Amino acid sequence: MHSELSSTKKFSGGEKAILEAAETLFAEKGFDAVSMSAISQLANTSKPNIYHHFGSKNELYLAVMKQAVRRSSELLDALEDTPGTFSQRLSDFSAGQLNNILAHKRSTQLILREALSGGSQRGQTIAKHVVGELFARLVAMVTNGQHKGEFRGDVDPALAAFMVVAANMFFFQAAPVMQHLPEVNFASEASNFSSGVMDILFNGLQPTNQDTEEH
Amino acid sequence: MHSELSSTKKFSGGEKAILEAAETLFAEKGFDAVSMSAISQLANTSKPNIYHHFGSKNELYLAVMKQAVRRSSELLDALEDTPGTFSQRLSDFSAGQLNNILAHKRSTQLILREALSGGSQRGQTIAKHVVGELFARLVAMVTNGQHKGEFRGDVDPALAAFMVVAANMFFFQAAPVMQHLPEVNFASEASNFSSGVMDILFNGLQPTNQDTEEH
DNA sequence: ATACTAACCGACCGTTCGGTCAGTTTTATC
DNA sequence: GATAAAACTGACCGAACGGTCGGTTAGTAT
Repeated sequence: MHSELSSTKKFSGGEKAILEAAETLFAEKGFDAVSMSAISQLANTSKPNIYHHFGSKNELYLAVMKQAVRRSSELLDALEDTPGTFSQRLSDFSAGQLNNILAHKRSTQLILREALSGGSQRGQTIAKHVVGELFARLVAMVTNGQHKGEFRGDVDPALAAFMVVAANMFFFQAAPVMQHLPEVNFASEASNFSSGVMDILFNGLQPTNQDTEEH
Repeated sequence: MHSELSSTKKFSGGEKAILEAAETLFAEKGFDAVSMSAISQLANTSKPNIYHHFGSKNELYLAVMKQAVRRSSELLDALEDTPGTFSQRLSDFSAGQLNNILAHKRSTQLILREALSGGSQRGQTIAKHVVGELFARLVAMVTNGQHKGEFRGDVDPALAAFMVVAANMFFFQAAPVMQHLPEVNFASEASNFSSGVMDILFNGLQPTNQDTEEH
C-alpha cells in the first residue's frame, strides 16, 4: 500500500505555500471575504497547520503584508537614480515603478487595498509607510529638478509627485475598467502609457508657440 | 400623551433608513464584511424586515448601488457645459466633479470599490457605466478643445481625460494617507488641489519655451 | 366592526466562520 | 533504534452568518 499520488509535484504545505495562497486570496477578495479553510485548501494543507505556523488570521494577514511590503521596498531600491536629465530620471523612475506594479500585481493590490481602505487599522500604517516612501522619493526628485532650473519653480513638487503616483496607481486599479471603454487604447501597453503621461506632465496640454502646426 | 421626539430624531425603520444604513456600511467595509444584523441595527429595525423590503443581501446591495449610481449621474448632469475657453470648461468640470465626490463620499466610495475590485461581478457593470459616462464627457471635451486648436493635437485625448479622472479619484482615495505625509499640504483644500492639477496639466512642468529652450 | 394588506418582529434553521484539541506522521539528533 | 521536536491532521466547539417562519402590529378602505 505504498500508493503514491504521482500527480502534480506542487509542494504541499509549508509556510511558503500558505503565504502564497493567502496573498493571492487576500489581494483578490480582501480580508473578510477570505476564510481560513479556503486558504488551507489553496495551500494544499490543513487549517490547523496554518494555525501552527501563524497564530491567527490577523497574524497571517500581517505576515503576508510584511512580505509584500518588503518586496515592494526592494523593488523601489532597485530603481536607483539613473543618469541623465531630471526629466529622464523622473520618467525612468515612473516607468520602472509601473513595471514593478504590473510584475507583482498581488502585492500591489494588497498594499493598495490596505492603504486606501478607510476602515480598519489592520496593516494600514505598514501600507502607508510604503506609499510614503515612494512619494518621498518622487518629491525629492522634483525638488532637485526645480533647484537645477529644469522644472518650473512655481509648482508644488508634492503635487507633481502626486500626479505621477496617481497616474500609475489608478492605471493599475482601473485597467480592467479602462480596457472596455471605447475611447481608450493606451490600456494595453504600459510603456506607451508611461511615456504619454510624462509627455503631458512635462509639456502640458496647451500648444507651444512654435508647435501650432499644419494639417 | 406619548409625544413624538421633535428634535433630531432619525426616523427609524422604512426603506429609506435601511438603504442609508446599508450604503454607509457597505461603503465603509465592503460587501462581505457587513452583516445583515449590523445593517438592521444601524437602520433601527429588524433583520426580517430588511428581507421583507429587499429579497436578499445581494438585492439590497444592488439597490444601494443603483441609488448611488443615480445620484452620481444626476450630479454629472448638473455639471452642464459652462461658457469660456476649453481650458476653463475642463477646469470647471473637473473641479465640480471633485466637489461632487467629496460631497457624497459614501456613494463614491461604493462605486469606486465596486468598479475597481477585480473580483466579483456583483455590480461591476453598473459601476463601470458610471465611470464610462464621466470618462466619455471628458474625452469629448478634450477632443473638442483639440479641434479648436486650444489643445495640442498630438496627445491622446483619452490619456488626458484619464489623468483628470485619476487625479480626482486618487485624491479622494488617498486623502487619508496623503494627509499624514510631511511633504503634502494640498490635501486639505480641494480647490487649491484642483487648480494646481489643472495648471500642471495645461502648462506642464517644464519652464516655458521662451525661458529655456531644448538643446 | 370587518377584512385585507404592508410593515414589522422574536425565535429559529442550516451552514460556515475563526479557532482548538488530541493525536499522528515526518524529520532531525544522538 | 531511541527520542524529541516540528509538521501536520480529522474532529470538534461556540459564535455569527444569511435566511426563514409564524405571528403581531398599524393603516385603510368598506
